[in-house]
Amino acid sequence: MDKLPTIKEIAVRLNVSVSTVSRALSNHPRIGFGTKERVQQLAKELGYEPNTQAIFFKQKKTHVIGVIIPYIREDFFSQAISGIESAAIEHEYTILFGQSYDELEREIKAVAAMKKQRVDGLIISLSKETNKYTHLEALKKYDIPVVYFDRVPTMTDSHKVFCNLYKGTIDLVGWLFNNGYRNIAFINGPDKLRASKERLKGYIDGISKHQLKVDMQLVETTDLSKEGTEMAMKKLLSLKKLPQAIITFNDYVHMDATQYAAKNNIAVNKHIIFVSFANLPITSYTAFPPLASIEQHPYRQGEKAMDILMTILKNKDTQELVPDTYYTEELAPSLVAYKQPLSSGH
Amino acid sequence: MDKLPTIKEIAVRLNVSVSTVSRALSNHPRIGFGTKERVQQLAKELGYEPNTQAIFFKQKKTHVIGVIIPYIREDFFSQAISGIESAAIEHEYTILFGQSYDELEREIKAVAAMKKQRVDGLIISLSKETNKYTHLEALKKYDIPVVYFDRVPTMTDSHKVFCNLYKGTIDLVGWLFNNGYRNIAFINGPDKLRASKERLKGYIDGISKHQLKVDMQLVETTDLSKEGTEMAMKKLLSLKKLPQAIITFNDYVHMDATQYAAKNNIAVNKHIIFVSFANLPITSYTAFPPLASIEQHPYRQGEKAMDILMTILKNKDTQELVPDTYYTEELAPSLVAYKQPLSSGH
DNA sequence: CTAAAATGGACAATCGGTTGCGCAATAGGA
DNA sequence: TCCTATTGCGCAACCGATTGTCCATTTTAG
Repeated sequence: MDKLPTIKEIAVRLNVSVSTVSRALSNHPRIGFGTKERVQQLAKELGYEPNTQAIFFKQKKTHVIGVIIPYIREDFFSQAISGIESAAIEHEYTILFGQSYDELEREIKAVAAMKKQRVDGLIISLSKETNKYTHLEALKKYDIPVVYFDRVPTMTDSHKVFCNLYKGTIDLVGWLFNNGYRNIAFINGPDKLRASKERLKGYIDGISKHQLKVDMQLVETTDLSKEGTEMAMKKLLSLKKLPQAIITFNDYVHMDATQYAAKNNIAVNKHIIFVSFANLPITSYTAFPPLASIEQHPYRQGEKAMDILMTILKNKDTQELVPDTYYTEELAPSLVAYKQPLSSGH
Repeated sequence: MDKLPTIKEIAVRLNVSVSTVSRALSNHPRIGFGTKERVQQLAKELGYEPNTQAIFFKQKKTHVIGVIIPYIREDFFSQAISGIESAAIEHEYTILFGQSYDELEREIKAVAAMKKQRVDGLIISLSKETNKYTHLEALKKYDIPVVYFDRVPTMTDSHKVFCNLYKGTIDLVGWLFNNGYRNIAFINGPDKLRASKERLKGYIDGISKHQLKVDMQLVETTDLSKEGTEMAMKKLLSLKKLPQAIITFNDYVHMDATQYAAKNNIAVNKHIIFVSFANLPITSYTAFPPLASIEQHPYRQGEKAMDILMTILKNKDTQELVPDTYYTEELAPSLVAYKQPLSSGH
């Protein structure tokens, strides 16, 4: 239970003042060579490490970044956290972690906790329920910058990182088209999610682009629950003309959808083929992996979000009057095809 | 960009001293009723919140707990984190998060970073490579308590939480026996993991318990990589007498093993049935879910680890001479059977 | 009516560093 | 030799709260 050595300890032993020790350790030019030597030598011997708490306290900074995500359990988010973490370590920042469990109320509480802890900044992926932003705008008052990722808000005066799913969806439709599929259905997510809106726009534009007719009967939505997805599938499977391909909102929806299809005697990926978003590594082990998937680069989104936050914080330090610029980073998604689908026989 | 109100701010406005404000806010008996009223009123108006950084700094505490795990991406660990997080929130502690990626070197670095940040305590699940504990024992010097979970060290002078896999494995063997299986193989993990040793002991004792002969040809090990598992499977499938059932080290091994088996024309869960450890929710979506699994309660392990840490920290506060007692919490695993296996026809 | 006790607050030290300012002592220039 | 730089270092304030000690009233008891 050794006491951790402090600057004072060193000062006393060397019979100099604490300020001298402080400056000697930071190589201040006004400190004589001999003194510097002795101080640094003793510091090493004692295994001195500056108390970052004390320093940050004086600097009125915590060097802690809050991160709020819906579910750590989702592979997408755990990868994002990894990205954030690695960028954070690089910048010597620390992560304060919280989950919203996709509930607005929990998100509000988490944000309040972060505020209380006086985080230097916040990175957040919004909950499914989030429809107002007062709890987040409140942070502006306290000068805590917020960077959104993936589940970003609609307002333009915010920093954000996301994957351009509009383009991704067009790619997915194009890939299906090129492989001979025409009657393409789509199970989308909740309407109010930006991600849903983008996908829908991409779907419509993608379909149109290939001179196909957009049939809204082929578009269903799910609240992302198993039941919601099954309802959507039920409707699609009851259409007079069965879809040849189904695009699902993400891999979780994909898994529920394919499981439901299989139960209802559909030859998954033969009779109807399935493609998806997210590209979870786990899907390769599933009974019915998607034949193509749009990779949304969660790790890079996390990294990027942290980079943006670091830039903002640095600008604040240098006292450059931060112009009201808002950083927006739009990552290009990439299509990953797992297997050539049967180009005929469907 | 309002300045956050401080105690001093309130003091100045009310023309009293900061100490009076401090005591008024904490309801100190020596402060007069009128003064208390005025102080608390103004504090509310200004939206005053105590600066926890400052308080913790004075208390020489950070209220931050370090958590180091191999991979956040593994469902087991992300669930554990959730458990830790919820317990942490309850106790008003904050989580500083790091991954070892199952490498000793990274683990050492992460521990050093935690030490530098002066965490109040550390919760860790050891990396696969960890064979020495000097980096962790170093924390004792600085009076930072360490609680291990799941991947716990062999030494007895440590606090730990884990699932009794010895018993779990016996249960699993018993379940197989009761369902008519006799020729039971086992793909174990790396020898040096405590978890492997326990499972092996459980396997041997479980087999013996039912008057079966232990045949070490039926026991293989994997380094947990896909390749390692495939090697193990290859050996098992080349035995003259094919096993009727295979117990795998965890669900990831299970998935690789069943995939390999399927590729080699084994009717998974018919010809050979598979049972496993971990009970990942995702397995229900896989092509070949295990027919039974030992749930290791990651969430509860995390929660429990945090509880133990809180107890230790509380004891330190109350200055009770901490007797050299080491908390060990052994959780009982539970067997989850998904489907009745075919009791004949294999 | 006076001495003692209770009441209500102010002062100042402290946690571990950082940093502006001032003061000697030495060095250099005229 | 005297005056001014320069060098080297100490003093003290500060970040935001907590807390022991002390002082000045007021109240109470004898």
